[in-house]
Amino acid sequence: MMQESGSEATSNGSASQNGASSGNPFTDCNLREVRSNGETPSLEVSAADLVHLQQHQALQVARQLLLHQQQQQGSGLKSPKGNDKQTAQQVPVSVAMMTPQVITPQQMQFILQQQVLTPQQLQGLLQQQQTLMLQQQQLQEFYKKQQDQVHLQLLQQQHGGKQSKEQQVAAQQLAFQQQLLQVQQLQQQHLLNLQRQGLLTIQPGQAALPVHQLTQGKHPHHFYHQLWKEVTGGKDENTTNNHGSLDLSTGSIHSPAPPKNSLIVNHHASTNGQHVGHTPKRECLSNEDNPHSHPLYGHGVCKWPGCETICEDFQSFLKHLNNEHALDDRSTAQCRVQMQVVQQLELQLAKDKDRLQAMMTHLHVKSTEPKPTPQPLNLVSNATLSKTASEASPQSLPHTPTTPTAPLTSINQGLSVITPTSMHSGGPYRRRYSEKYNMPISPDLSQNKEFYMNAEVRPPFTYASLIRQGILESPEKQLTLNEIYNWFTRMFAYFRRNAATWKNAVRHNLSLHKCFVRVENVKGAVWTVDELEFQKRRPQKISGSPTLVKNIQTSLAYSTSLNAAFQASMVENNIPLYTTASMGSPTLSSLANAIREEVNGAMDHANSIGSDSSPGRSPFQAMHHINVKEEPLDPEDHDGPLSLVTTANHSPDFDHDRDYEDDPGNEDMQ
DNA sequence: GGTTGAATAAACACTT
DNA sequence: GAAGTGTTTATTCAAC
Repeated sequence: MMQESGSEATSNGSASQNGASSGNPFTDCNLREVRSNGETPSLEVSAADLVHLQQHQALQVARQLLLHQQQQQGSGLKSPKGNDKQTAQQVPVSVAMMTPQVITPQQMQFILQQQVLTPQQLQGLLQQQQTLMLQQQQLQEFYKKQQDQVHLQLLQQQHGGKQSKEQQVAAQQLAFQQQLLQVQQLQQQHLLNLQRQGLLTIQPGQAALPVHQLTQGKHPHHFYHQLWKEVTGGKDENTTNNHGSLDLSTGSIHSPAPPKNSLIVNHHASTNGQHVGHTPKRECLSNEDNPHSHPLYGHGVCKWPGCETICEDFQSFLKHLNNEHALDDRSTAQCRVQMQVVQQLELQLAKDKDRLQAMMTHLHVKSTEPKPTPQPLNLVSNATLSKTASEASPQSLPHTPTTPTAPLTSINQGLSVITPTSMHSGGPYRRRYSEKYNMPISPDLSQNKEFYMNAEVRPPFTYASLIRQGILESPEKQLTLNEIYNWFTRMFAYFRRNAATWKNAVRHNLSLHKCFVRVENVKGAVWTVDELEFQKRRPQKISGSPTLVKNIQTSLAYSTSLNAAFQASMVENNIPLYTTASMGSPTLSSLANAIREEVNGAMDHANSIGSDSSPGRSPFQAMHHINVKEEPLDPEDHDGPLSLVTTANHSPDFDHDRDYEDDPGNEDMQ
């Protein structure tokens, strides 16, 4: 399941590039700087650059046509001779042939439906479409004027020979067709580029889509018009043909050059193909309580997709918004694209929700089965699982759910990140995951808190780890026994039954382990954690082999980039990530931080321990996806030496009124 | 096969 | 005396 989502998240070749470099403005800037310096981009040319190149080429053609037209207009009427005639007279060329579509509306919609395009790619396509629509309009203007000229010339040359007239018409037709061919070649080139970039997935049946099909498609302006109708609710009168960026009077074309008008420039690029740009919807949510806020304005920058114009203040932003993003075709199309983006995200969210629901349902059903099947990617060995299954006997734990627990979050799917401590199995297997791999349980608990709270699944941690976690989560880092009980029952649905058993175990662990220190209080006694003792419980040394150190460094780099990507993604997406109100905000960034801390701790330990090469278990088994060899280390040694709390003050923050259901009243204690 | 750690069960003492 | 708390021991199991 996780791999599947991972493959979906990186469904096209550019996604990984986006995931790797995007979100890092410095990287993007560096790339641009390299190109601007004239150095040959050795490896990568971004899709945006290619689209810009295409736009530039298309605009060059259009500009040439316009210049040609102007030159002709300057002399055509007075001296309609020779070469002028080739263009001065126009032939009734099919309108379809004059439709310089890069992508037909059908193709555009097809692309939009493919869900393989990032919003930036969609924007790029849209801009390309816009550019070529401008080009098309210029051609139409050109065609119209040419026909006018033809008409005038026909009037002026009524006495001309019929044969010469036909020759002129033929010559002009040839010239114009050559121009059209040039445009079509650009279109083909653009399509090829799109295919190369993975932006356009042409189905096998469409693979050999001829140009004439492209040009015979629905008129882009019609599509555009429809978009406008959709956005404006049909109020499209007097609004078409309002391409403000095209100044035919001067013959200059306002190139939609980035960054101001570019729909492509977006430093907050996507991660794994997910849209991470500032959507008005989200901004609206985040700024709705600020009177001087605007969904499209933030941090002094216009958040209109692809704009990023710096606005000094809110007033200037409003002015900019009214000027640059007025109600015109471009803005409408951009709005339409944004709608598509939102729709895709919503669709993806719905799919992921359904998937999660199916997974939960599946796991719930399987919890009643006698023998759970091992999970893919389960880090616990199959032998453990089989033991777990067989051990879930009524004698030991009558209601022990044997569900292979896989607390999942949508982000795990969306970003293809395997929650290390999520890959565990429930049930009363003897060696808990946190102990086995010496992993801190906080990331797992944080991320899967709701899961444990609602699913009657045994957390894969030792009692000692859970007790420690409960104590450390408390404000005073100390808990009474009853508060520890409450924490267990509050945090884990599993511990809302068989209270006699697990409470006894809790007490047993508190007394058994030196890491739990009992501190006398005026109100009784509280339990604290001696971190030093806790970490000394299972001294597992890390091998000082160069391979391991290298792998750990790789892991560190990975986790660092992961952290950055996660944080960027979090910031940009503002995804709640199944957060809960009562316990901070378990996020991917926290997970990444936890991973990084793990690796940092491992590195510290590796540096400090050095040459102990005893074989053993590795907490990085949990991070096997980053290719870390299994060698022993103790990643928690980087923790502070001691967190023993001796204060007698105690502020109970837990409710003591919680009833312990199925609590037999410690009948075993009698 | 021995060692170790953890879970479970139980007994017991002590305190409230 | 009941209930809760804390300690200790024993047994079983699994991983190493």
